[in-house]
Amino acid sequence: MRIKDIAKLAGVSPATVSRVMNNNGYVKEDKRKAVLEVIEAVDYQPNEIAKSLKSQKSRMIGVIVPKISTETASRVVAGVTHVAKTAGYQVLIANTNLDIEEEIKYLKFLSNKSVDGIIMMGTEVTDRHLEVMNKLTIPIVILGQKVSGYTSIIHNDYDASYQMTEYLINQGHKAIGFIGVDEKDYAVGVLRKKGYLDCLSDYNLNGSDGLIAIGDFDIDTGFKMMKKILAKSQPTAVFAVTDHLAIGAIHALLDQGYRVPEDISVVGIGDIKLAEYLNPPLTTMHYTFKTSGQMAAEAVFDLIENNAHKGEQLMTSFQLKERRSVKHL
Amino acid sequence: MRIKDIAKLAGVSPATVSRVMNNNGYVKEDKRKAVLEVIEAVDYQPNEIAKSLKSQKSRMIGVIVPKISTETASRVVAGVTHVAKTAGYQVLIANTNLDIEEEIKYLKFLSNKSVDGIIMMGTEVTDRHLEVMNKLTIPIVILGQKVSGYTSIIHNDYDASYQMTEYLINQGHKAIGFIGVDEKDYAVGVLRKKGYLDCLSDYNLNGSDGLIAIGDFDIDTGFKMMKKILAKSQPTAVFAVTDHLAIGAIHALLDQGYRVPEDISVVGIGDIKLAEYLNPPLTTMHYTFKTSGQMAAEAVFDLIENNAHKGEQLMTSFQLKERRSVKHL
DNA sequence: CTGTTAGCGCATTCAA
DNA sequence: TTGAATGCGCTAACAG
Repeated sequence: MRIKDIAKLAGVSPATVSRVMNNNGYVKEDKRKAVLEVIEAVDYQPNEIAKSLKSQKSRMIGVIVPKISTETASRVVAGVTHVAKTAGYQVLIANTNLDIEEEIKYLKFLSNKSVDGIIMMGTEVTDRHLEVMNKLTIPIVILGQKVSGYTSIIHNDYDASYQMTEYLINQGHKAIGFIGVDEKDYAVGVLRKKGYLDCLSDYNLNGSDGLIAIGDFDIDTGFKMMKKILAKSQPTAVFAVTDHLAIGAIHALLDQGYRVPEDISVVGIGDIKLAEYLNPPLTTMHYTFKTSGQMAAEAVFDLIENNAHKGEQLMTSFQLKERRSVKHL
Repeated sequence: MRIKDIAKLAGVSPATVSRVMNNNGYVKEDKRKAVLEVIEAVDYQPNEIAKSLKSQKSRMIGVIVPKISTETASRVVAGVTHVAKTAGYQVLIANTNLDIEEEIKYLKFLSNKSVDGIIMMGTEVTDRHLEVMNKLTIPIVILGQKVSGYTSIIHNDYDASYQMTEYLINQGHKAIGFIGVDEKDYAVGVLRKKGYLDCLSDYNLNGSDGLIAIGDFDIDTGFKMMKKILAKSQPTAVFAVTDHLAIGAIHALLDQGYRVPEDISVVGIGDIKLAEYLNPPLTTMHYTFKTSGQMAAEAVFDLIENNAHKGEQLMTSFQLKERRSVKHL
């Protein structure tokens, strides 16, 4: 059913149908009514693709995520779809499974006007990314990493990490272990580590090598890194940079016969949904991933529709969730 | 950069450029080379929207999910995006937040050729849904519910539930509580309950009213329903129809001073990622949500590209994960 | 106020 | 083997 058919049925021209559908231009009341009736009767739905070709806008945005099945990513996407809906946009998901080539491929592919804007949830942003991003003609916002020159939504990783470390110190801990990730992920790998190190140093504490272990993002890494730390040192608390890592660490501890938090305390960052249902309930920093997604979406729409200033850096808040995985010494 | 520009740069006609891009028709080798060089040089990306308008195919599929931030949904979407990628399709996400009107709206909206096929992750499939689905001209596959006449990917909820109940009975349990959900969700609300009831009956056991509680899908419901059951009866085991419900139940039990599984055993269905890291590690039925998503995607593509027979019912497997939340009596 | 025309970028006739 | 012309469905410009 095309606009032409509706026009014929209503006894008007296609242009008139278009005018009533889009509520612009003058249309006499009786014709408008006639058109509306036909539209109603046949449940006419305009062809969005044709509209896109004409208007050079697709009313779609692309979201590039490293791994959709992750709680973080799905919360972000929930936030994005939420504001996209009220703005009348559709969202296209590109799941890259952390493959940089895939990310770049999608960056290019999505750009040929097949979407009006892009939100990229970044882990690592390389020069290759930048090169492609610089050629993009559509707005892009980066979520999770700070990229100068591009609008970014970032989590306050440094402060969150610093404050978490400080919290542990305030609870009387001095030997604080650290489980981190590779520095290729600047936000998580570098910033969270720096927050920890700086805080330690500010309190004249020592982050010796034996207390620090670096690995991947998964629970199993948390498990292994915890054992590695235990082999070299005797922390009273361990700060894992993600909740999953913390869960792995707790299990390693339990496995070695330690009690948490009685013998060793453990904290994470992120506040996954189940954090409070863990045993012990995990003390962690609550991150507002859904809100980040919303902010990112609002930022792209602002860029798309209002030609907003590109390059703004928005920072989301975090909040300490004190639960029961830390012992006050 | 349009096809016309490339043509000009390469000194050929747009038609020739189109021929080399799509590898069809005859093109003399030197011209082909010239075109390829220009394409390479300017990194030409064809306009997908124009292609779609021309071909009447968008190479996109829509996925309607009740709530993307849910582990189940995000695993399904991971499966869908995975096979979509290899098939060269993009996926459009429509997040309905369990709003039936939204589902219907998207069913209509996505259909106007803006996608080539739809995967709907269903909770409740009403007559209104059916009415709209019947008018659809593009293929649709339902995931999670059985809808006759439509290709559906279903989980074997009845058998999973029956076997879980039987497992509990084999462990010596006779008073088995049940935490379920509303029957509007046929698969989870009706089938899983029926599996439980039928099994009980086959073993001449009694699913008295005091042992059964029905509520929503969230953890808190599990908590409340568990307390409700405890107020009326004294089960030795409780079967919750989802892992989240089971987690809530465990917490209610702990809260009342019971030990799990020493005093009361608890099982769930789904096998969320953290199930094995819970305390106690949760015995549950492993469901293959990512595989379901893959199957659904394969099914739509089959419908789209090979005009496959519509109405097939595919059932996914499940597997008991015996962990430590059940005591052998 | 309304209809006719043209063109968005592409692939596909049809001629040459 | 190639190019010119056409049309996918829509909306904007222009004419009336």
